Amino acid sequence: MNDKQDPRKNATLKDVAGACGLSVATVSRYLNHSIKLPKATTDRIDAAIAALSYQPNPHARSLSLGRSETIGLVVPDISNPYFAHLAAAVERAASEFGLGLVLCPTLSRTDRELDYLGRLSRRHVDGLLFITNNGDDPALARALQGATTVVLVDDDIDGAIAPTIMADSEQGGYLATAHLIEAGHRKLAYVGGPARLTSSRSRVGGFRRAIAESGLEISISAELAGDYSSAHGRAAANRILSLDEPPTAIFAASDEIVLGMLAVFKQRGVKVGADISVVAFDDVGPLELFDPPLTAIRQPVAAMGRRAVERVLGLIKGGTREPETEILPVELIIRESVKPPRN
Amino acid sequence: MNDKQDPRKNATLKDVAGACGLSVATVSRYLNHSIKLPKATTDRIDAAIAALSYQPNPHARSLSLGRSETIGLVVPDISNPYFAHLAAAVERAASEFGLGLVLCPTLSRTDRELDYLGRLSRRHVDGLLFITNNGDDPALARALQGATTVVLVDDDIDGAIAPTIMADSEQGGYLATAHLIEAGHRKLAYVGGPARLTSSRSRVGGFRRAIAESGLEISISAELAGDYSSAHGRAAANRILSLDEPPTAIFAASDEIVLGMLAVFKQRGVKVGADISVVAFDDVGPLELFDPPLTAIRQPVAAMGRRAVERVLGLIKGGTREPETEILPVELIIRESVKPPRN
DNA sequence: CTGAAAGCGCTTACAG
DNA sequence: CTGAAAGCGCTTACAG
Repeated sequence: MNDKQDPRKNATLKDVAGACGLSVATVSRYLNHSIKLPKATTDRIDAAIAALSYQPNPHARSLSLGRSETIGLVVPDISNPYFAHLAAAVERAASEFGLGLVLCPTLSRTDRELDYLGRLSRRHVDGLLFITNNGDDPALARALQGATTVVLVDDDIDGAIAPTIMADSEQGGYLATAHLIEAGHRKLAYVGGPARLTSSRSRVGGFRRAIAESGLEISISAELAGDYSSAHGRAAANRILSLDEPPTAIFAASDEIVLGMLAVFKQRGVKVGADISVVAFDDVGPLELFDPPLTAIRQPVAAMGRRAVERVLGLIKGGTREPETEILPVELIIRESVKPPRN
Repeated sequence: MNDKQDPRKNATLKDVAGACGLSVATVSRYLNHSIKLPKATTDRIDAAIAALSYQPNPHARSLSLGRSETIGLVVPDISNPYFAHLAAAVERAASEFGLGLVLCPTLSRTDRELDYLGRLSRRHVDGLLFITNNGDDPALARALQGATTVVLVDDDIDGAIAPTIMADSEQGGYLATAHLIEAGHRKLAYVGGPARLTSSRSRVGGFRRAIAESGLEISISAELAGDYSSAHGRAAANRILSLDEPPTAIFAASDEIVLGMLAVFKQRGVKVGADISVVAFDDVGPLELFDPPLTAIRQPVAAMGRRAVERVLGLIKGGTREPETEILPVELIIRESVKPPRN
């Protein structure tokens, strides 16, 4: 009855083995499903584990195995709704695959991004899902050279050869703009993110393609690059309203931008829908709760999270590294912010 | 020139020691700042580290030390803006203190919450910051008994004796309601979260106290408990509008609830401010961008995150466990959703 | 002050 | 099939 077990210390594999008269090797193998044991034996082991409330020590396991069954999510800012939703999707997928998730927020600082890459090389995590707004920073591409288990999410990194999961921004821009044109608009504006980001360039690209393919006489009142923030939205709205020939419809490249524009429009008495049509991009905010409910391109957030996890898992399992870019389809969610233009 | 270093493998302490003709003990001590070495020696070590791009293996360190310098954040849902902001605040504080952060999202399922508590006892993480909506589940209080390094955040757990960091919900309810009364409202309603949560009960408590202390003849048209969601907000708004004697002002216990109410009000042509006044609670959404900009009680999210990290760090460092509850002050942010009632 | 050595708790070739 | 033993890469009492 007197096991010299200090109850304050966690039980170890050795304790369990001792308690059921087996070797640690056997118990370890049983726990790792690499052995078949008679029912009587496994019962004994299970009983010992329960009695000692044995919990394997993950650090010992990681050290021995050389991997941690944990991945990191590098993300600019978790309090941004789009990233928060993406993070939630990633976590869901990771936990389905039995992977732990370490949060690595960068505040978009390249030095912190590089730090986390170091964490990977230290084997702290087995792989990294990498979301960055600094894709044009050559330091990033350089640091990524050696890393074999990172997948880029949401945007790519110039000059880096790595598996990438992105939404179809080009198609999103196209769908949004085509929708506007279909509603009868002929004077359009684009308000978008930083021109240095692929995602952003693709959205304008789709915007222009829709216009070109329409074969109609369509004027572009403005193309305002900036960032994906509501501040940019406000500035852009003010600028657009002061144009000599303002557009009758706007495609904005993020929810946040639209929220900013909305504030200005309201303040200046411009009614979205009636006075000016708007399509947003992301569709993570409660866009249906706004006045009017906002039509938007919906990003495939859940699918992106899941695919990113699957891809990184493939890399970890040592597959050949196919640096293929996967583009996931977006969807046009029609609500009430697009109406025919006034005549 | 021929070091038998496989370049694909990470360098170890031993490699570094070998490269500079010292023992691993000395290099380890130097790295852990538990030793003073002549500059010439440290230079040699630093050079070796750089040359081999040595990175300490965190799992070996954790195993040896018995701690991981990592904490976990248990949270219902990271895509909820309030929790996303709280998580961002926690992460900021954690990284300031050199702590890693593991995300532990529960989807409010008690089984997953218990799982993560197991992670703690396995020493996977040194401590846990625990946010739950299941504070009334006795299983949680029971599981918490043994855990010495968890701090409860945002809400408490019935019957659990643990350090707790909360916002002053009672005072928030009071401030919101007093503000409504001051504006001239005499018919009020409360729309809140689950009555089983302390945070929720405190908010109604403050609501009632403000009414009682006003010494005025004030009628409570409705007190609708539910949850903190926009769905509850919609339902509540419909119910309130169909009251024989509807209130002229509402205190709602979360941003989300107000967003739901807003949708209904708009749809039914009720103007917030002019027709009905509203105060929200949380102030994490872009409340200033709504129509009208919403007055709200602001939760001290940043302070909560920081204090939670400081407290858990105190517990980890082995302080005595003082299960004291800390209540952080909230703030009334006045915008435009409260106007005097119509006569 | 410095180093050889034990120990942290696992996993898994290697022998029996 | 099973176990003794080496090894994963650190930290740190314990001796010199």
